[in-house]
Amino acid sequence: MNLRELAENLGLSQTTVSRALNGYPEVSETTRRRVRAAAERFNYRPNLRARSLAIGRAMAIGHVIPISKKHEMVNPIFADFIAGAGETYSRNGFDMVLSVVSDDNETRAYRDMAAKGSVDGVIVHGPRRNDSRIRLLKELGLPFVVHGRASGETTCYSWLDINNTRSFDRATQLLLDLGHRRIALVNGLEEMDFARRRRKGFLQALARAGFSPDSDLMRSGEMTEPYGFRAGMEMLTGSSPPTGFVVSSYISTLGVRRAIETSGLDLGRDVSVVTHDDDLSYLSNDGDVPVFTATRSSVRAAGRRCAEILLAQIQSGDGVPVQELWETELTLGLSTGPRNGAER
Amino acid sequence: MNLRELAENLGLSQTTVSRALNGYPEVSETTRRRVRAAAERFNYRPNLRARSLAIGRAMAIGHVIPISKKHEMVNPIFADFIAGAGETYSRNGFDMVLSVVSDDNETRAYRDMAAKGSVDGVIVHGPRRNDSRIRLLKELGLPFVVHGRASGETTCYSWLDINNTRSFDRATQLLLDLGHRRIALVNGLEEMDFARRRRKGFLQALARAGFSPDSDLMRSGEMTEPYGFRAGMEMLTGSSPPTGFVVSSYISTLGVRRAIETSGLDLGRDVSVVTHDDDLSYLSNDGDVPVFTATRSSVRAAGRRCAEILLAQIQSGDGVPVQELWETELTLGLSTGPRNGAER
DNA sequence: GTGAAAGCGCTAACAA
DNA sequence: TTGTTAGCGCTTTCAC
Repeated sequence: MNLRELAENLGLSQTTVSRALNGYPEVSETTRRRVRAAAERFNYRPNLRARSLAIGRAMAIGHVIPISKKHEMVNPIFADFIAGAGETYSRNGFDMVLSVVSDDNETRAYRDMAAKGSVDGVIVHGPRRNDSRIRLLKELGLPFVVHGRASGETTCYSWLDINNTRSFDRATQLLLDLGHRRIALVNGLEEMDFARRRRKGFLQALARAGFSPDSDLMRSGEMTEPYGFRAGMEMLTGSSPPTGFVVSSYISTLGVRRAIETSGLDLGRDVSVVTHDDDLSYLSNDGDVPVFTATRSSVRAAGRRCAEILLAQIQSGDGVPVQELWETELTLGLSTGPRNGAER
Repeated sequence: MNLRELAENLGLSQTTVSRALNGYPEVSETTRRRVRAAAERFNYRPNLRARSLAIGRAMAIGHVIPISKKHEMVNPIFADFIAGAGETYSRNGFDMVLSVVSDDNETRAYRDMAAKGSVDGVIVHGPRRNDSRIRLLKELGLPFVVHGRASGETTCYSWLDINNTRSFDRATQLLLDLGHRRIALVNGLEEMDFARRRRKGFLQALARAGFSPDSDLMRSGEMTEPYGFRAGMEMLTGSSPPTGFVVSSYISTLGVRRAIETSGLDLGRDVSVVTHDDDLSYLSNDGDVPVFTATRSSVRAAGRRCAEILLAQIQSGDGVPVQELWETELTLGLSTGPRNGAER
């Protein structure tokens, strides 16, 4: 069933039917009702491609997921972010098109999207410190919102980020307050912008407390369980084992916890672990993390909000960037209870 | 740059340019070369929406991801599957459109896709035993391929599945061969088709060995780490603790492992764990799982293959279903070494 | 081997 | 308030 058929069926012109369905004011209420009823009855849906060709907008947003050889993991965060963004899109009649590309031709993916006109804008995921994508998208004139930030990029653009620095500062401070003196950082890959900020927060809390950082107690890598385990084991069996861990992802947290248990240490008595809530939230919705639902939905909320920002930008046409820094609640880590003295 | 502009620039008609670019034979080689060069130079890409409107195909495939309230987790498998499918799509000039919907209006999502004409076909994820989606899609006439199967559905349709029954039979047999007598199953949600098949394989191996199943040693639930932990703890502290575990997902395997360690048991000496390779593969690419790359890529390969099947179906127009059952290698679990005797 | 013209299904300027 | 008409950018008959 297309518009022409529907219009013929009603004895109206396509225009009127179109206007009635799209909520234009100049249609009489009786007509509108008739049209709506018929559309419903015939299960009519406007052909999106035709519509977007006519209005010059794709009614779709692109998400480019780079997959590199050495960095194969797809961040689990991504799934929830997508879920949130998807809600916003479908509420606004937009489609989400996903483009999974190996990162060596990510540039081409953006160029293609822009040239093919298959999307009206894109969300940029996992920004690096210096991220060439931002300049590229500006050059292409394709509206975009970055989930996270690229510190190295000085120009102005829309982003939504959580306050990584502050939350890791607070996480570290929490351990310091509990009397910990040797605190380890198990971080993500350093080239990622968020990892750098988290490290900064970690270091600034240490500095404030008058401690100098120990490079033996700082690791960065791809956030897997075995990475957390390995990092944990290396540090716990090293010359000056930490009593507290600040960990950057839920999945490496699992590894760190295993390292602690394997070392015969007691989590919560001998060693404490704090992790980022947005990551921790993935652990479960039962038992481990009382605030699971709230934190879990925060990633989804970020997806929703990024999508909103982007759609608003597209619809208004103005290029005024929106930048939002979200504070996160520091929820408990696996254990934050006081440990037995400052040294072990 | 659109077709008209490009044609004007070349002093040719749109028709000729279009034909040259799309490889029609009636264009002279010289013209074709000229056109190709110009297209390259101007970075011309045909507008996908216009093209698909003209040819009557959307040049896009839909993936509907249902998210329910109680079942919030997005399967990590999904990300890799998507990555594989994405490769195939982009090679063939197709887009991937993702639709994340709460499962109570999943039906509507499919109906919309069909009516809006935004996709030429869909991939169905996570089939339940009786999955209404299959009948719906047939009714809508929208081509589809199911990743997995719906045992309750008797009609014929395309699917690609791994041999869940056989692989869990083998996993169980492996433990039996090692002398285990009390073997536990930590399975996914029973309503999922794969979980039922895995249980079947587990039970059939036990039966073959002359053991009757112990319902205390069988759990099913959403596959999280805490679920694995809880299930593991309950069984290990129960009246007749298992010496071997067959686990359905990598993430709950982590929980089971933690339960074992927490119980003061030695993994590989006191207790053995076998898990499914397609899941295990997510653990890491270093250390834990020597065959990581091969198994990891098998999910991706499944995505690629599902996409191929669907595209072939769409392009040929025939409705001949393709059904593929993939055998999987049973790679090591966390430990499969012989344990000390049959009973503990 | 090339081009003119119609049409895919919709929206939007202009008329009535 | 409704209808007529042109056109979005492409493909595809049909004619040359």
